[in-house]
Amino acid sequence: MGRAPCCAKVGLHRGPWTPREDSLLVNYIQAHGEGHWRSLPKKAGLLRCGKSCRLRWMNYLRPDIKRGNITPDEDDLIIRLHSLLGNRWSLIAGRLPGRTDNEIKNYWNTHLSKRLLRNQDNHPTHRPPSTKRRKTTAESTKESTKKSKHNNKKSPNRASAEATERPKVHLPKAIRVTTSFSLPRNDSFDCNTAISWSSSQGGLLDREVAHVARSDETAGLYGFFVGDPQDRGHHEFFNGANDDSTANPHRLECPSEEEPGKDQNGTLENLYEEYLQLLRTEDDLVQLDSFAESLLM
DNA sequence: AATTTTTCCAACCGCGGATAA
DNA sequence: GTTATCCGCGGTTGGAAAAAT
Repeated sequence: MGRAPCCAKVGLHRGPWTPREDSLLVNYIQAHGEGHWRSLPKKAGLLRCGKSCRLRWMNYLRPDIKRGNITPDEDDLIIRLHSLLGNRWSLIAGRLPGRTDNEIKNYWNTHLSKRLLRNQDNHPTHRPPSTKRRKTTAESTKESTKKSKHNNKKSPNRASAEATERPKVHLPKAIRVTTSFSLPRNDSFDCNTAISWSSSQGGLLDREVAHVARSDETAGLYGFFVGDPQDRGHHEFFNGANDDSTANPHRLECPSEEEPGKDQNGTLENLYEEYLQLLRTEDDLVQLDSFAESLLM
């Protein structure tokens, strides 16, 4: 079954975006919101395909994008999350507010993978999940003349170095959470933006999406703590481990243990600490898998 | 100063999953 | 149940900038 191209290629602009195009896109999204990428370019007066618009918005124009260099803390977190999640850049990005999957992917490929390789020569500690989610584009388009042209253009040193340096990871099957409403992807663990998002939805959620936490130490259960901002003593847990959790959330009553959103980095640290705990009892790989899967929710 | 090589990152490509028709 | 389409993801590329020669 062939797949139609996402858009007609003829007559569309490609390559770098101009300030005017950026402005048109931003203005349109500010007025009408995100989504409907296929029809967006026409409505916004852009000669771009919807995918290009989406990418430009997600990676560059969104107002919540953090500019500047990756901080040492972020650097460390990326390494640790990568060791847990592999090349699932969107998931990693979801835990680094303001950073995009593309940015993290680029940062990994240009900085971290090389640094880790150097370190690994001394003491191989970082081992990304050693599985691969799906065949690469390179594999599926082996005969691509474009690719061979590019490889020839690049220095042989770099090409061979990348071939050996880039960690190949296999990833478990991706899980898409179908929701009746959608959270901004970068906000999945970001309390502040989740809260502002909540209010921006015109009261769709009159609760505060407070924080993500683990509710069951043994089952590796994760989800959103949701609570009334006026009632911090009582929060409800929406089970992220349930496939249908958001559309029909499994609700658990849990007392809140800390100020929601008080320390987002602390929450991330906690997640990773729990991962390390599991590693210490590494015999039970199922438990570890469960933990990793739970992060995907 | 000129040329070559390497680095970096924005943007593109193709795929798979979800879902509408 | 089948097909077409949309969306989002991860891998890859192109080219500008920086560094090295």
